[in-house]
Order: sequence, then structure tokens, then C-alpha cells
Amino acid sequence: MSDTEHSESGSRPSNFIRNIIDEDIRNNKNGGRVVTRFPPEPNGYLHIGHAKSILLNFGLAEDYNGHCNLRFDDTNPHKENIEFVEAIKKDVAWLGCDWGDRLFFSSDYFDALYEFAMQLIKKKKAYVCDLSAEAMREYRGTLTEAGKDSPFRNRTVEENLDLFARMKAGEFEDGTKVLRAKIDMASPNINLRDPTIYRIRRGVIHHQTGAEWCLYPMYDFTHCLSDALEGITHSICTLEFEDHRPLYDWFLDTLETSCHPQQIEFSRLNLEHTVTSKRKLTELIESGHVAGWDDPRMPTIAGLRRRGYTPAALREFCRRIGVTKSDNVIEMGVLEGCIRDDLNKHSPRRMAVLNPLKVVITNFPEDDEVFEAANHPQDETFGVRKIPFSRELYIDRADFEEVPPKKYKRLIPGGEVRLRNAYVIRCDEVVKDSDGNVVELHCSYDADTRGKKPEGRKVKGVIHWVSARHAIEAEVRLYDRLFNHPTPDNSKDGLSYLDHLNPGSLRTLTRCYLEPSLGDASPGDQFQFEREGYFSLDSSCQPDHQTGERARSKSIFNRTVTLRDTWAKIEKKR
RNA sequence: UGGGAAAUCGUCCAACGGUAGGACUACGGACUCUGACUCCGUCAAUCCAGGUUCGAAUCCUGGUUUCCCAGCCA
Repeated sequence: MSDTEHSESGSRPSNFIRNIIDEDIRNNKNGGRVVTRFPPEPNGYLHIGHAKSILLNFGLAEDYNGHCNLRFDDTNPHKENIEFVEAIKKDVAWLGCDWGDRLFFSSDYFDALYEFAMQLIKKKKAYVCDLSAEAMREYRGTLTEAGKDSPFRNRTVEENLDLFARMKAGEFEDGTKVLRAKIDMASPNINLRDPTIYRIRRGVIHHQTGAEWCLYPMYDFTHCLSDALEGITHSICTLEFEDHRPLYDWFLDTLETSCHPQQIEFSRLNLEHTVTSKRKLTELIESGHVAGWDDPRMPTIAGLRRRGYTPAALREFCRRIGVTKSDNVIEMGVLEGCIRDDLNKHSPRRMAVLNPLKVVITNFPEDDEVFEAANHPQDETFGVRKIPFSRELYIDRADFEEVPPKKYKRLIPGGEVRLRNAYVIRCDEVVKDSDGNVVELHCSYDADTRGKKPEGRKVKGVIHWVSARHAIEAEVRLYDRLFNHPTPDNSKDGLSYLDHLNPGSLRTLTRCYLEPSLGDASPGDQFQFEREGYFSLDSSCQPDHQTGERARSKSIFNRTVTLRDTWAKIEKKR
């Protein structure tokens, strides 16, 4: 396979991190090894921004014949729980990343970290501080003014050791004491103004260590040391940690560790019309704006999966957006393009009528007919399926216009249209109710147009349909962007991101008609509903335990993405 | 106003002192039993001002704009 031509799996565009690693390998730094890690905090589900990081870290490990560790950064038991741990593992694996036996927790290192902390105390580089949180904030100074030393800064090593041991023993209440690194209260980098490295949290049950600890290390202290303990070579994180790097390096330079990983920062993903912040995603759920972490409108991996996105599409997406240090906002069209490309190639075609309008073929006999239709127009390996045709059909309301706009090529009074995979029909009569609404169409078919072009005229339009008597009734959920504003959490209009919520982000259609073959679908199965888009059977549609069959009334299809629609574009411009 | 970063087509990413290139989008066309797919074509950018150089997106100087940082969160 000549790979560089293939956009999907082949070409690996270089990026600045790969350049750094290439350089490191040339210099035989780390003995040429590459070990990365993905360090999620289990305080929520993973979102598409994490996918960028996961694919970067695991991709690097794969390409450079190294390793990537999955390490849960679980130092804050207040916010974390085991449900999130399991959800994260599921999502990482679903993306196709394999951590093998390299599953770790920062909490695995709590003992070692405690030893490191004592080492720091003994080197006079850490002290127990009794300042309250508010007092500490005052002592910290501001962005433009230096802070001042804590009155507890010069406690003796012995006193600090004793106090720290008693903190561990649970003698002190939450908030009364912390352990701080002793660096420089006048540093222009606020992170270096004697940062807290241990705080007391009594009585919380940690999902990994239970009640063993009542003091927990902070991120800055934990992360660099965990990296070192695992022999990480390249510790890749997002830009907001850039000015934590001096701290990262300070701990590793001050303490005796067997290696000193290099922290490299890249810019996080921003996607138009959504938010990617765990705090905000949590808020969306708790306030009931969405149904949960896996709501198909959520930018979470679980939401995207339920929506019908594939790992391949997300991988391609991350390949297309690249990795740099510059701030970026990716258009939703990029993500949609990726899933369309994947599903176009890999999903079988079906017909489904979302907004039904009844059509009676007046000159068609009472007996049914059965057609065979290709499951994929460009790929014969998808095979064929049978589709019943009968006297009464449904077509989509949008495929009929009494007063057609210019260039409209679907059904109009007196006009002809091709029924996909079937006959050409002519609309002879429009039946309306007393309010003037179109309720039914009476049409006639040309028996000589099955599998061939009609004689002496050309029919441009092709529309989809289902046989009324054979159709499966289903619910179809149409999703749209969750937010109307492209950057809802940074809209510069004084409004909150919640103010930009799109009230039409979910439209539920309850009386849709599907061709019968769709009755066999399983949750997660994906189809192209021709001329409509890509749809996936919702995960809630589990088969009945008794019969093993899914009740037909229970079909719920999620629209993953629409087809590209140049006609809609023309109409919009009108 | 302290510190740390970033600025290249509408968007994202390349170009590593030597022809500013690709992808997405947009626009135009071909094809079509999906207004899809595919194919062909077009438009479109180096933040600004100086300097170095035969030659600057790239190096230097000075500006401008944007982002991040004052958790006992990560």
C-alpha cells in the first residue's frame, strides 16, 4: 500500500513535538527511548479535547516504538470517583489505544511522594504553614506585587518533620495546615511563591486508597514526580501549564530522581459551537440542559460514540487539526467532514422517510412487488437487500412542492420523479384537508421504468420512499449544534455560555417510517438514510430479553450528521 | 501595570535563509437512479515598522494584538 497518498492512515505530518523527539533521538537523549503518558483526572468523562491528547501521546509511543502509560491523576478525592475511572478506560480503549499493563494511578505513589516530601523538608526546601487559605492569598501578593514570607517559613527541619508526621496521622483539621515548597515569595512567576504541595483531607474515602490517607499531594508536586517514577521521557500537556514548567523542573532538580522528563506544552483544542471544559460539561448535565455525559449532543467521547461517530473519524480529525502552540478554534465542519468521509465509505444505504406524506399509486395492482437494491453504490461487497413496493407509499414532505422554487427537481403537480430503486411516477392529484394542507398524493407509475430510463423524456429528480404497509415506525432524533454562538464561553457579549444554548439542538421526530430491513439493526449500527444523512441505532434499543427481538416500536435512530446538502445551501441564499 | 506564550488564505496546518504549499470551507463546472460520493477548476494569507542579506514567513530591533497565570483544582 502506498501510504503517503492516503489521507486517512498514512501521512503523518510533522509537528513541533515530533521535531523535538527526532532531535532527542539524534542526540541519543534518554537512550533513544520514548515514553509518554496520558494523565486524566477521573472527575468527569473525556471529551474531544482529550482525544487530541490521547491520540498524540499514544500515537507518539506507537510511531517511536515506545510506550504510553495511562495514569489516573487521582490526588483530589473530593471530585473523583470510580465511575469516571471506568468510563475513561472505556473511552481510551474505544479510541483504539492500548495501554497494555501500563495502567497507573498517582495514588500508587502516595508513599513515595510522602518520602519525597520529607526529603524536601530535610533539604530545608519545604515547611509546614499554618496560614489560612485567605491569609495565604494575602501573603501571595498580586501579579504585579511581590508576596511576603509566611511567618512559619523558617520552622526547623525537626519541627517540620514532626508537624508533617502529625498531619499524616490525622491530628489536624482540614485547612489548618499545609506543606509548602520553600522557593521564592518574590518570584514574578506566582507558581513559585511557595506553592502548597500537601493539604489535609480527613474523612474522605479515596476510590483507590480508601481511608488510608488524610493528606493528599497537589498536582504540581505529584505530576513531575509520577512522571519521573514512571520513566516518562516526554511529558506532554496543554499550554496553561507552561508557567508551571519552572516548578516541574524545580522539584525534579531539588529532589533525587532517576530521570528528568521534559515537559512540552501544546495548545488545547477549541471546537466551534461547543464547550470543552469539564466544569461546564458537568454544569450542562446538572442543570438538565442535556441528558448526561453520553448525550449525543455532548462533545464527550461517550456522546460522540452514541451520536454515531467512529474512532477512525476522530483519529482522522486529530490528524487534520494538527498540533501546535498557537490558539485555535476548529470549525465544526472539519469534524463533520471526517465522519462523513468514514461513514460514506463504511455504512450501508437504506431508505427512511422522516416527514411522511402518503402517496397512492392509483394504477398499481393490489399485489406487492419486491425490489433488490444495492447496499452501497460504490462498493459491491456490501451486497443487496430486498425492499417491498406496494400501492401505498410514504415519501418525504420536502420532496413535494405545489409551487416549486426554481431548479426544484423533485415531485410537483403533473410532474414526474424517480422513486429510488423503483419506478418513475407522475403526480396526478393533490389531496388536501379542509384547511388546505396537503394530506395525500395520487400518482401513477410508468411500469416500463424499473431499472431503465423512461422513453423519450428525462426525469431528473430521484426521491426515496417506503411502502406504507411494510414500513417500520420509528423515532428519529435530529441533532444540531449545542450552542448558537461559535465560541459560547468566550462570546465577548457579556453573556454566559448558557445564554447561547441552541433551543433546537434536539428535534425528536416520532412518526418516521423505515424500510423493513432496518428492523434487524442492533444498537450502534450505522446507516446512510439516503438523501438524509447518517444515522445510528441508539444504545437504548437493546433487544428484548425474552424474545431476543427488539420491539419494533422501540426503534430510535440518532442522526450522526446530515449529508452535504447543496440544495439547502441554494435555498438558504434565496 | 509583573511573568509566561502565540501571531501564515475564512478555518486548521506546512514551508527550519532560496518558487509561500496542503487540508477543510467557499465559488464555478463535469458526472449521477442519493441535489450524496467522485472528478476538474477558481478565489484566498506571511500582524505592523525598521534593519541584516544577493535573497527574509524564517535572523535582529522596536511596536501591535490575542491567550494563560494571583485554588489548600488539575
